[in-house]
Amino acid sequence: MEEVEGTEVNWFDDFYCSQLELLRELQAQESPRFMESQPDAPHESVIDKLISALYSNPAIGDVESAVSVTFQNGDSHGRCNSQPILCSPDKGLGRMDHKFTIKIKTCENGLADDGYKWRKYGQKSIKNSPNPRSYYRCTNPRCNAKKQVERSMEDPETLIVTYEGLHLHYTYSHLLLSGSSQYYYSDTDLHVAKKLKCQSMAELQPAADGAVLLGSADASLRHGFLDDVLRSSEGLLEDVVPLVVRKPCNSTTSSFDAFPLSPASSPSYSSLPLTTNSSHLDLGTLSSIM
DNA sequence: CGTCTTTGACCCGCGC
DNA sequence: GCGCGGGTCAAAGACG
Repeated sequence: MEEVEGTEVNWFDDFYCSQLELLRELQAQESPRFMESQPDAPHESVIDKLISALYSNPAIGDVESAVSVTFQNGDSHGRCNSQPILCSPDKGLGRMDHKFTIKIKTCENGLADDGYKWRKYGQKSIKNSPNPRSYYRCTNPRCNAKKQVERSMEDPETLIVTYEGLHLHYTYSHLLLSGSSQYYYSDTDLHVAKKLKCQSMAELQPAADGAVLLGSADASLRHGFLDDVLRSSEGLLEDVVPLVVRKPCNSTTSSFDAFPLSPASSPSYSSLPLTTNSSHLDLGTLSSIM
């Protein structure tokens, strides 16, 4: 398997920031005052259009480039936990049988999480390796996603995670934070979400570096329609690219699973950088839906 | 009591 | 055909 070298990339930071800024503008536009002044506005809201656009973006090419990137240890925001340092798709992501491997550098607590809930179904000692390989399957019964986790022989702090198959649902963090009823979840999804929801509010805290967890954003975000759209923005990309690949988590704000020791102990929640200095807006997305 | 992990057994592909 | 190694199954126990 060939290691892919690359430079530090904040591709997903840029994506989130641009979408957030765009959504703030739309929130202002969708205020009651705006609606009063625009009585002839089309029935389908701008937000609805944006949701559709977000679900169609990014393209598969963006996903492939996202998982083909080598993240360095620690980025410009000082994040250090669960840094993916290598990604090498075994096959193209456009194929349904895709499989790719990442190496995750764990920090002091040796914790990591990718936003999905996994059930361990096996463990094997591997020849010429002192570390056993653990086999996990997504807990969603409709989902055939699997992953294998083993510690690197060279560096015990590095986890080698091989993902196989696509998730056919949202992450549980997405589920927890979504009050929308427009999506269909399995009974298992709902059960897990219900079970975990109690933990979410207690665990979500502001980040030290200015990044803010979605659930602890201001009340207007938490309870407004914008919130739903923000969550929806994770969309299909989140199903394809593990959270740690897309966005290395901040060690001070997220809770992580202690896998392989305890992979399903507690879910983590996506942190969303609510910075306003995004260098660009995805005007292409906006223009294409307006 | 339901869910999850552990772990030995089993299955299957591959090389000899 | 046989042995080996990797992947999966499923029963039993742990845990909350």
